This record gives sequence, structure tokens and C-alpha cells, in this order.
Amino acid sequence: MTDGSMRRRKGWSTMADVAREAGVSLMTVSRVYKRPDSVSQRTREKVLETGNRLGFSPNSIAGNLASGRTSMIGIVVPSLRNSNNATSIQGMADYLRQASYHFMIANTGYSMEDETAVVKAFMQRRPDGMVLTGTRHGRETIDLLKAAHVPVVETWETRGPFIDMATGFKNYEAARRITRHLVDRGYRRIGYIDYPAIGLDRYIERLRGLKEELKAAGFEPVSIVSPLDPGDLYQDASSFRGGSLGLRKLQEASGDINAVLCASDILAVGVLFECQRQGLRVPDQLAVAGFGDFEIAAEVPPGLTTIRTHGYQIGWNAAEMLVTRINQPRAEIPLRDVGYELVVRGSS
Amino acid sequence: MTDGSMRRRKGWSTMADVAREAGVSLMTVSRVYKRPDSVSQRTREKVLETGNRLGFSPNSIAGNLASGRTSMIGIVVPSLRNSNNATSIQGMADYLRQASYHFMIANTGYSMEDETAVVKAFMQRRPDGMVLTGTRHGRETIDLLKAAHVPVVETWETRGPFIDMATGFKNYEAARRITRHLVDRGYRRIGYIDYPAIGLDRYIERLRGLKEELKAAGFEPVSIVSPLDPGDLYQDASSFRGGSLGLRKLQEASGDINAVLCASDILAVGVLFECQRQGLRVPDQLAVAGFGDFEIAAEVPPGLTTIRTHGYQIGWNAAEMLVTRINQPRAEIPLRDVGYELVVRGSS
DNA sequence: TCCAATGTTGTTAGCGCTAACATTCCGCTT
DNA sequence: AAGCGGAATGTTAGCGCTAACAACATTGGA
Repeated sequence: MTDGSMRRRKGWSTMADVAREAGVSLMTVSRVYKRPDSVSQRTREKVLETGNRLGFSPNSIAGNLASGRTSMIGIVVPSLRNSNNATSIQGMADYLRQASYHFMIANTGYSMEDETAVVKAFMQRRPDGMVLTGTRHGRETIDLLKAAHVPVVETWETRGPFIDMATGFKNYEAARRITRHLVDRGYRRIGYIDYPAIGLDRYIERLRGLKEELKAAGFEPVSIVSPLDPGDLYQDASSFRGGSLGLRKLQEASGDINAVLCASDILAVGVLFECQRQGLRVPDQLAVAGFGDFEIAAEVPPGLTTIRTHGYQIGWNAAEMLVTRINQPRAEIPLRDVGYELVVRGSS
Repeated sequence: MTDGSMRRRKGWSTMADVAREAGVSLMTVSRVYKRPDSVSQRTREKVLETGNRLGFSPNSIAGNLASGRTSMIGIVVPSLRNSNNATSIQGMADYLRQASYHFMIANTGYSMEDETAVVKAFMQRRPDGMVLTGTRHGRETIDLLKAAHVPVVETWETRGPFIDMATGFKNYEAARRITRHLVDRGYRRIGYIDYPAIGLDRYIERLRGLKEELKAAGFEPVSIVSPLDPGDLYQDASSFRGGSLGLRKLQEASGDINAVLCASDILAVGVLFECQRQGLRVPDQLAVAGFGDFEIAAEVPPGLTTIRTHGYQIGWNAAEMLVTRINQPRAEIPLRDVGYELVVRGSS
């Protein structure tokens, strides 16, 4: 008698409305919106016209339930404020958009418990794929994802083992490369400012690379400093302030360093700022090197020597790998290494 | 005969499985996971134990369809790489997480057509709320959102009209405030480096504030420069490089400026870098001021004078307003102005 | 002219869950 | 012992869409 059940939500019209109005079956309407080519042009136009007239918008929630596919990707990052992540998120966004996928993001605040909670919550929405940052994850996270048989890409490192697929680069090698550059330039007393977050694989690898390369060159172990207390992490793991503090700590620990390598460009720029305040000439009195090649590295005087990473490409790859696997579930998708480059600028 | 239909997806067990196994009705299982308090402790424990044993995870897609609520928020930003946005996204993320909502994000690349496309696509997933950046939107976007009767919050400006709700601050007044500061300090020949993206309300307001304040002080119109071609925008509307170029353009246009105001801190830091390269003393030969109070403003020597904004609070507010409105659809939710502060540092 | 192959449209049976209502259970009062 | 109210649980009827298959047109070749 009335137009429908009490449970009809909001004001949306449904495929059934359009079908009735256009004088076709429900399935034909579905086809018009999902695979327009499978419907004759005449029918298609009639249905679309009716749909527009009724302000119809397909309810993808219903479609998801019926088809078992959500076209939704879950992305997990440590922090949303980190510009590294931002670049690779943009890469994913650009790929996913043209492939008609959407994504949800959540941050873990560098905590494995939160990561597990986030992954659990995401899984309830049955994403078609998941992207994780890094390759170290809690046992529970790993089991959860493996049991769900959902395609997973881990990013920013290429050192396994992986849950499923991965794209990134060899942080270990990259760190050796830039350390070697400093050594080749004649710097012998090298300090290192670590990323303050604990246990992130890619930073562990960078530190390992530094140590190995110095050992290979026959040097003393360097001074290593983590500029912030872990408790401060949540706000911003990588900060300019951390770089300044780090340099001061290094100077206290061993006054005679003549080069500083940082786990990220942001920290390195903080060091440059501190040098400026202290009147230290870069690179004459202190050489500085970073990691990441963010925009600021090229702009800050005298230019920051760094490792160029390819965050955008990592994001793009991750998305592409997921979509490929979703469409071809048996496809074997190999690790994609996006590489890195040493970029030498005025700071060394 | 077999355990179910061909259409059963993946390996997930369902509420029906848990109900059968635990010897209760489907509805009881639903209650255990949705409103645990409405079930006796004995039953709850039995059901949870069974659920865990079967690796059950409630399918929220199905729940969404049945309940007409998705607990999903759609967030639209111009760019994912912009650290302004990143801060307010983090604010939303933190609020939404504790309120058990998830969110999807998409970027428009500063294009109104893309904004409309994004909003259209999001609406198909029937989000419970939408957050837009800024208060200027295409006619179609506005109509779409109004017709959908979905709660909407617009952010970063408080000058209406609004689609629904809004939180932000008065960019116009903030720009007047920092301009007045420069005037009070005795600077008379002030250049302005605008944000290169076109037509963003908050930047229009900032420019308007600058002009009005200078007029009120009885000064000449200032030199205004937009550092990049609009074509370059998509990558990064606000860049250090843009600041450097902007200063050079200003110097060409009118060599005798003694202060520069920038539409964002990033641009202003670019100006500071360029000063350093040119050997200009800040603030003696050139005063510099920014907008935003990003972390770098406090760290870059000699400290950047700026307007502190409250991006995190804007994000938090936006999420809170949405959730309030979702729970109380008739609630009248007033504009929330988060204010701003002038922060004076060494650069002026 | 007839039939197979192809293209187009329709019918059926859910996807997994929850709102709304119905029923049962339990402890307590009278 | 009967009656009552509230708490706990169950039953019913979809939410709006799509997979799978069925049926019907249309075309062109034998």
C-alpha cells in the first residue's frame, strides 16, 4: 500500500525503482551500471535516463554483499603525518582511483598491538586487499591475514619473509652506499642519528648497513643516537627538532665527529639547522647526510646529500600488485624492488 | 548436502555457523558482537568461545546493508601530500577510531570536476558522513550532497554559506593579524607570495585580509606573486621551491621590498632558504612571515613568524560533529571556530 | 527455410546480517 | 499459587544487489 517497508533507508531510489519505471528487469539495470557494454544501446540509454531522473545511485554495499567483492583496499601506516608515507599513499590513491577501487587508512602509532587491532577491524569490512608498511608484524596480525586469504602487500623493505607480496628497496644496501660515500669523501668520525621509533625493520636495516660498511672500511664503531624518547613518538617520529637534539647529543657523546648520517632527511635538516645556529660550517666542519630525498633536501642550503627513495612508485606498485592478484588469484607476483640512488649535494 | 551454496565467499564462517555450533539463535550471536550487554554473561561467553574457535569475524558489509548504517566516513582533500591536511586527517582518524568509525580518503588534485567525481563515487558506498576541505565547491557537488541528506562538515574556513556544518577559523582575520604585525614592526614595503592553487577559499581569504589590512594602514598595494604555474599544482601546491622562486619574482618585480608574507610556512621557509643563498640577513634586510606554524617554523633559523592554526583540532572537531549528528539527526550543530594565534619569532 | 551461434534480457535464489516484534524465562510480590 | 515486569532469547522478513542459469531475439550460413 505504502511505497515500501519501514526499513527503507534515506531517500535513495533502488534498482527496482529504476527497473519498474524503465520497464525492464532489475538485472538489466544492474548490467547498465556494471557492464554497460553487455546491454543494447537503446536499453542502456533508456535506463540511464530513468536512473538520472530518479537520482539513482547504485548502492555498492548491497552489490558488495551479493558479489563478495568490495573494491576496497585497507592501508595501514604507522603515522598519517609522515611525509614518506604521504607520498606512497598518493601513489596508491592514484593507481586505485583509475582502477575504481577505494581505500581506508588507519595508523598504528608505531604499536604492534594497535596494528593488530586495526587489521582486525579492517577485515570485518572484507577488503579485497591490504597494504602494510614494513615487513615486521605481530604474530597475530600475520596469522589473521594469512587465514583470511586476502592479498597483502608489504612496503618499503625487500627483506623477507613476507606474508604475501612486497615492494620496496634494500635499506641495508642503501645505507651502505651512502656510508661509503662519506668514507670515500674522507670522513672518518661518523655519527648516526637513528629514527626514534623502535623496531621498524627499515630503520634496523639502515643502521645495520651503516655498521657493516664502516666495519668493512676498517673503522671504529660510530656514535649512535636516538634523539627522542620512545614516549614522544606518537606525535611525530621524525622531526626537525629530533635532528637538532640528536646533533647536540652526539657532540656531548663524542665531540670530535666530522660527519653525521641521519635515518631520515627530516632529521638531517634538523642537524643543518642546528649547525647554522652553532655557526658550524657545512661540510667543512661537519658533513651531513640524510635518507629519503624529500623536496627539502634539494632546497635547504647547502643542499643535502641523501638517498633518493621512490615512495610514490612503492605506493603505485603496491596498488597495482593487489589489483593484479585480485583479478588473477593464482598469479605469482614477484617482489618488486624500486631501487634507490645516492644524491650528492653540498652538505658532504 | 554440501555445506552451502556455491556463492559462499572466501573461508569466513558466518553468524549462522556460530549460532548452530553454540546452540543459540542467529540473533543472539548478532547481539553478542553488537551489544554484548544485552546478552547474559553465560551465553555471551559460550558464543564468543565458539566464535573464536571458528575464527569468526562479523561481516560488516552485511550488517551495513541490513542496518542502513555503514560507520564509514568519506574524506575529501585536495592533496594527500599536504602536511596541513595530514594533521587534520590525523585528528579525524584519532576521533573516528575511538568512535568505531572508519574512513575513506580521496584527493581532488585541486580540481572541482574531480571533487564531484570523488563525491559521487563515495556516495555509492553510502557513508554516514562526509568531510570536505574548504567551503567552495561545484554546484553539482553541493546538490548531490544536499540531496543525499548525509551529514557534511566543511573544514578550514568559517565563512559560509555551508552545505551543512563547518569548522575552521577566519583566514581573513588571521591574515590581517599577521599583516598588522609586520606593519607595527615598521615594515612598509611588503610582498606577498600566494598559494599557487587557484580558487581555494582559504587562500582567497588570506589575500583579502592582507590587502584590507594594508589599505587600513594607508599603504600602497603590495606586490603579489604566485610562484608556480597552475599546471604544476598536482604534485605539490605548496613547496619550498615555490618560496624561493617567489622571492626571486618579487625581487624582479619590485626590488625594494623589505618584508615578505607567504600563504604557507612551506613557502616562507623556501624564502628563508633563498635569503641564505643570497646572503640576505633576516630580518634586518628582509623580514619573512608564514602561515600555519608547522614544526619547521620553530626549528628553522632564525625562527619563522607565523600564524598558528589548529589543524588537528579541525580534524577532531569535524569527526566529532559528524558523529554527533549521526547519533542525533535533528541536532543543530553550530559552526566551530578553532581560532588562530600570531607566533612571533626571529624572522620578523 | 531452418538451425546454430551469438547477443540480449529475464528469473531465481540467495549474499550475511539486523530491525521489529514475539515469546519465554525468571524472580519477586501478593 | 497466581500474576507481574523486565530481562533474555527467538522468529520473521527483509536490506539492495548480483551470480548463475534460462529464455528469447537476431543473424547468417548451409
